[in-house]
Amino acid sequence: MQQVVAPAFKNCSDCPIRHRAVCAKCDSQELELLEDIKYYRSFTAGQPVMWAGDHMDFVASVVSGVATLTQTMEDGRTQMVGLLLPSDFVGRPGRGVAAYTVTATTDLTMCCFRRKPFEKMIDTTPHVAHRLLEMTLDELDAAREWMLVLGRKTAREKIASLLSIIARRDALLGTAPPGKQLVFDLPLTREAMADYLGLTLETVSRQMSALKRDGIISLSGKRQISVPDMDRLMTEAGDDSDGGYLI
Amino acid sequence: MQQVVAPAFKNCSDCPIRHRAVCAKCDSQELELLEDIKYYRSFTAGQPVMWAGDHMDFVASVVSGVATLTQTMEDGRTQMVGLLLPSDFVGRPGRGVAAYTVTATTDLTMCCFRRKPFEKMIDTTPHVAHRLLEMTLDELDAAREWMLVLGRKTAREKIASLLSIIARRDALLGTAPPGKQLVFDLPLTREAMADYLGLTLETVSRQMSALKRDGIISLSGKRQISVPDMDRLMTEAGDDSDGGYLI
DNA sequence: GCCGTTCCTTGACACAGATCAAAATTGGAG
DNA sequence: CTCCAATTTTGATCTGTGTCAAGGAACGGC
Repeated sequence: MQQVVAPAFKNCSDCPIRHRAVCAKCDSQELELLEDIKYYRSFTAGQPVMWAGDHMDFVASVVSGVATLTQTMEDGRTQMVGLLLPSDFVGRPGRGVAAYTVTATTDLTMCCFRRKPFEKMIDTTPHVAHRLLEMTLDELDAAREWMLVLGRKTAREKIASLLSIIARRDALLGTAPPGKQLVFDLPLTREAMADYLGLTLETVSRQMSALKRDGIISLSGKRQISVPDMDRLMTEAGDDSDGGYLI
Repeated sequence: MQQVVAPAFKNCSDCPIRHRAVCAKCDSQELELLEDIKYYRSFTAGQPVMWAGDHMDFVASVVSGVATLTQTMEDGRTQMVGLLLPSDFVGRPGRGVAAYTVTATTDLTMCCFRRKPFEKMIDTTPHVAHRLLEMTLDELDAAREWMLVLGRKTAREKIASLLSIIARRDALLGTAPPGKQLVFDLPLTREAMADYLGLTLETVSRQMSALKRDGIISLSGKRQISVPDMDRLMTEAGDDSDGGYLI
C-alpha cells in the first residue's frame, strides 16, 4: 500500500525543513552521519502510516504534508493526540513499538532514520539530543494547551481554537501575505476535527456554520477558510488576543 | 509566605528520589556539580509555589509531596495540566517565565537548581540532558493519555481513570502490600479532581458516590480510598484491564 | 467543647452537545 | 456530462453534565 517515491530534492542542504527539524543544529559532519541512516517514504492522503502496537524500526521527521496521531478505545471512541506538521518528529528513541496510530491526512513525505543508529547518534552527538529535547518540550507545551481546550472550552471556542492554531502556523510559514486577510486550507475532515476536539462531527459542522453565519470566517468550498479579522477569531477562541506568545 | 526548612537528609546520596529524578544517571562527580547549585524549599499544603507569568530563576525536582500545574482562562475556568509527584521535574531550561501556575496540594519539598548553571550543565553533561529527555518524553505520553480521558471519556470513566492512575503509582512506590486490596490517600480535593478531569466538583462528588454505591471503591473519611478489585476499577475506566503497560 | 470555615454531598432543573435520521453538496471515475 | 460514493449540512429529539441552591460533615482555633 505504501508508495516509496523520491522527494523533490537530493540531500539535506536542500531539505525544506533543514533548519527546523531534529537535525536543525547539526553541522555538516553530523549531517553526513544522518545521511547514511536516512531514507524517504511517501504516503497519499488517507493512508495509514503505522498502527498503535506495530513494531517500529525507525523514527522520522515530517518533510511535507500533515499527519495525525490518534488513540482509540476498544469501543471505537477516537481521540487525536497530536497533529504532525512539516519538521515535526515521529517516534520515540528507545521504543520499538508504536504507541499511537499515525495517519496521513494529506499527501505526506517523511524522512525516516533507522532507529538503532539514530539512538546511537542521540548518545554521541549533543546537537541532535539537544534539539530533540527542545522539540519535545515544545510538544509538551502544545499538549498542555490542548488539554485546556479539551477540558474547559465550549464547542464554539474549540473550533475557533483549532482554526487559529492552523491559521497562525500558516502565517508563520509565510503562505499568507502579511496583510490582514488570512486564507488557508484546512488539512482535516470534519471527522478529524471532531477527533481533535473531543466533539462529534455534527457539532463541528454546526459550529463551523455558526462561525460563518456570524462573519468570523468565510468558506470557499468546504476546506478553504478565510479569516477577515484574526483578533476576532482569537477572542472567539477564548484566548487573550494579545497575551499569547506567537510560538 | 514560603517556608524554607531543612529536609530530613543532608546530601544527594541519601535523597529519596536519587534514582528516579533528573539526576538519576549522574556519577559522583556530576552530583558534586549539582550540589553546588541546588537548594531546598518547602511549602505547606495549599500554598502557591509560583504563578503563571512569574519570573523564574530556578528549575526543580519534587522531592516529597504533590503539586499541581494549572492553566486558567480570563473568566476563571481552570484546567490542571500536570500532576507533579516525587521525582518529577518543574520548569523548562531556557525559559525564564513560568508558563503554568504551580500549587502544593500536600506539604511539599523541592530540590531547586539555579537556572543558569543548570542550563550550562545540560549543555555539558550528557547524563542530565539524556535523563531530562527521557522524563519529558514520559510526560508527553502521560499528557496524551490524559487527552483521551478529557476528550472522550464519560464522567464516571474519568473518575475511575484518575483513581487508577493514583492507585497504580502508590502500588509502585510500595506503599501498599502486594495483596489485592489497595488502599491509598487521595492527595486532591474534589475541586482539584474536577480541574484535573474537566468536570465540576458536584459531578465529581456524585460519581464518587456512585462508584462507592456500586462497590468499585470504598471510602474511609473523604480522602482514604480502598479498591477491592483493581481490574474492576480499570474496566470502569474504559481501559483494557490487561493491555496497559504498568509503566 | 463550641463555633466558624472549609470541604463535601445531594437535589431540582436547564442546557450544550450527543444521537438518530435524512437530505444536500462535492468531487472523482467513467 | 453523468453518476456514484464520500463528505457535509441540517433537523428533531434525548441525555449527561452543568448550574443553582441548600444542608451536612470534618477540622482547626479559641
